[in-house]
Amino acid sequence: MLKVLIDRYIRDGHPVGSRTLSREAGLDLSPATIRNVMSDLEELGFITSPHTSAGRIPTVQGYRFFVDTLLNVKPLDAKSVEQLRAELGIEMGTSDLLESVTGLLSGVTAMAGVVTLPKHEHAVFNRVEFLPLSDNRVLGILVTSEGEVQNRMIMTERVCSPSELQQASNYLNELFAGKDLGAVRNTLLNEMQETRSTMNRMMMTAMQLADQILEKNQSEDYIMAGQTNLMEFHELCNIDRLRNLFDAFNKKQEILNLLDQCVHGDGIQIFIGEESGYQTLDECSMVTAPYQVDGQIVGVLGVIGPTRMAYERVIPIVDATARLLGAALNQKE
Amino acid sequence: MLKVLIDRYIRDGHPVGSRTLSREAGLDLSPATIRNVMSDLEELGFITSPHTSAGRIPTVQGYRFFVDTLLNVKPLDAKSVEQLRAELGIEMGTSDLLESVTGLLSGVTAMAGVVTLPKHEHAVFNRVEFLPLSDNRVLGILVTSEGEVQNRMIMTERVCSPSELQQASNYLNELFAGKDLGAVRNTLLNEMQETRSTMNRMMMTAMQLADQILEKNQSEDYIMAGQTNLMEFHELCNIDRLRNLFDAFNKKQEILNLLDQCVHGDGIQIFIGEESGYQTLDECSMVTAPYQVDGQIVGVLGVIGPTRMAYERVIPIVDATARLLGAALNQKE
DNA sequence: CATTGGCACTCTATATTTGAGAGTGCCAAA
DNA sequence: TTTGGCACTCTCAAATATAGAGTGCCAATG
Repeated sequence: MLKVLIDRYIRDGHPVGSRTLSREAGLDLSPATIRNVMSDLEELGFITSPHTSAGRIPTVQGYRFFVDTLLNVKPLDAKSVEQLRAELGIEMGTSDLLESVTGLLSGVTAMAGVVTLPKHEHAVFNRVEFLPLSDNRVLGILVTSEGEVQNRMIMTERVCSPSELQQASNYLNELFAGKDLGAVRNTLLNEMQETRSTMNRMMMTAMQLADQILEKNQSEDYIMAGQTNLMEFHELCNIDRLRNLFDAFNKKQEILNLLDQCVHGDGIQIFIGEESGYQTLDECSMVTAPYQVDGQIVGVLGVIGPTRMAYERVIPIVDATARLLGAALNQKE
Repeated sequence: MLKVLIDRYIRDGHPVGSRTLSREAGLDLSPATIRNVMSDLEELGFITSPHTSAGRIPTVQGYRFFVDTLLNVKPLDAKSVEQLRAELGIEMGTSDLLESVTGLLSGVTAMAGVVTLPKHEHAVFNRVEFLPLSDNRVLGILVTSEGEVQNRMIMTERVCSPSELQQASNYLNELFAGKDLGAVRNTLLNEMQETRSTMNRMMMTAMQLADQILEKNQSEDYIMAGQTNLMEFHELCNIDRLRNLFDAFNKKQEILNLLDQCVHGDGIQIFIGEESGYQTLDECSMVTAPYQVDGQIVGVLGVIGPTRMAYERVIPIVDATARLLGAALNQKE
């Protein structure tokens, strides 16, 4: 009964009344009966009426009960999965892949898609290189054993000869090969305080580079697409609300916090309306799934839309997409 | 007279009538006189009335005449420039700097700020490096003499020894040092067709890397901030219009075309309303200024807002910001 | 006892009316 | 050329009606 009501409301967004429901519902019941049941449901807090003489709409608790127990989510059928896979494309860099994933999510669901950058936990020093560019400009490049590259320009006060630079990088490479970047940083820090060696400048840079990689790994970020889709939903079509929402998307902090919670809880995670705890998302729901590389969860992706979203359809899509992304990233390894 | 009218309209966005104007204007004229003048101005196409009994509002031609001849734009006073400079921050990477600039533009003007990525015209090969990561994974790194770095993972079908890799990079470095990247690419292409050398794989990668850098230089892109500011202007507060606008911002193509036109024309460039030629921007104006590094124009920055924007204030800000950005980028050189 | 039809009541959304206010255009006078 | 006067038009906002949807409750029914 609640299911039929919510289904109906999700379909066209109007409060649904007893008459409609009696026609709609598979059960053959008169409007009067339905009125009784609805009044019960209202007492239980699952539905509410916006005003005395409109139909009822689901409350957050209603949706919650709906997705938790009323919904039977079937995994996406093989054909649809294949279609998704095809749309993802195969041969592309990681960042292009992520762009593609958000685009896909937003396109397929007609809502906003979001995906966090995958985080690499164990950054290990592979080597550092100093390349002379012009007289007193040196380019420092640091590579992790995972193939991540970070570079930075260094201005030297005196001209360094290529052999000098070579020497510096050899020294550092020998010293740190295979070590954890955090450790590298600490060692450099110590050494710099003890010896005021001629390599100070180089070492300083190496440390900065290490810092940058470490920071880049820690600092989470996400990619989003299809925000404008949200303008279509008339329950969100309030300039102020939209403005707050889009501001939140730009600031990223709140969304990141939420996504972070989704990494820790496992499997599909759903925030409905005010459950998120952020007022800007009061009228929105978020369906997320973590994605894995090497069996390790490295990020989350999901969909943001109005609370009135087609959960039954969205959940399998998000789930499948997370798997596909994981698979695609694994192939890259 | 037109100036006073436009000034007034810019200030509070309501159509302005003869009575208001007679009070406002420095000239001491009765409403009736003003009515005559206004009717002249209307015939000239500078103003129009939304309906018979509202005041007049400027047309695009009106704004155009206004900014072209009525406006006397004073360069920003030293104190304000200093303030801008301070807010820009000094020590940061190029991309952070650009973020900062858009943020600044949008913050100061309360509209949307935009800046194109600077393009480096002459990418010159500095060196390429192949680093073994694990058995059959090799990281290829290509550096231009401007210090731009591009990297890519290569899967080799057989394990390459470090010395082999060293040899490959030495060969390429010797061959191409100081050459133009386009030339590098062509040479590689030829050589690969002629000799099926053992280095095929490496050379292929080197070429791909060169391609990537070339492509990255060609493909223009921009950074934007403060889009949500535009929601405040009630002349744009129409969901459909906003949606189109934001979609255009995301697609980037149209905006890029416009910005591109601004690079070619020199100095401050202004598109008012439909002048842009894109319907989505019909109600918007864009004020842009190119910025230079080494006396060469490498990009554009600007502000997008409603046609009713405070040109007199915005123009000097955009101008000054372009100079500041240029200066900041020069310092990095 | 669950279900049903009936009925009065409430509330919203929509259309219609109305009046005030702002602004115009035009004309005749200064 | 400038001005005051005056009739006219049009919008905006408030006030008023009206239809429709939906409810709650009650008494009747199987």
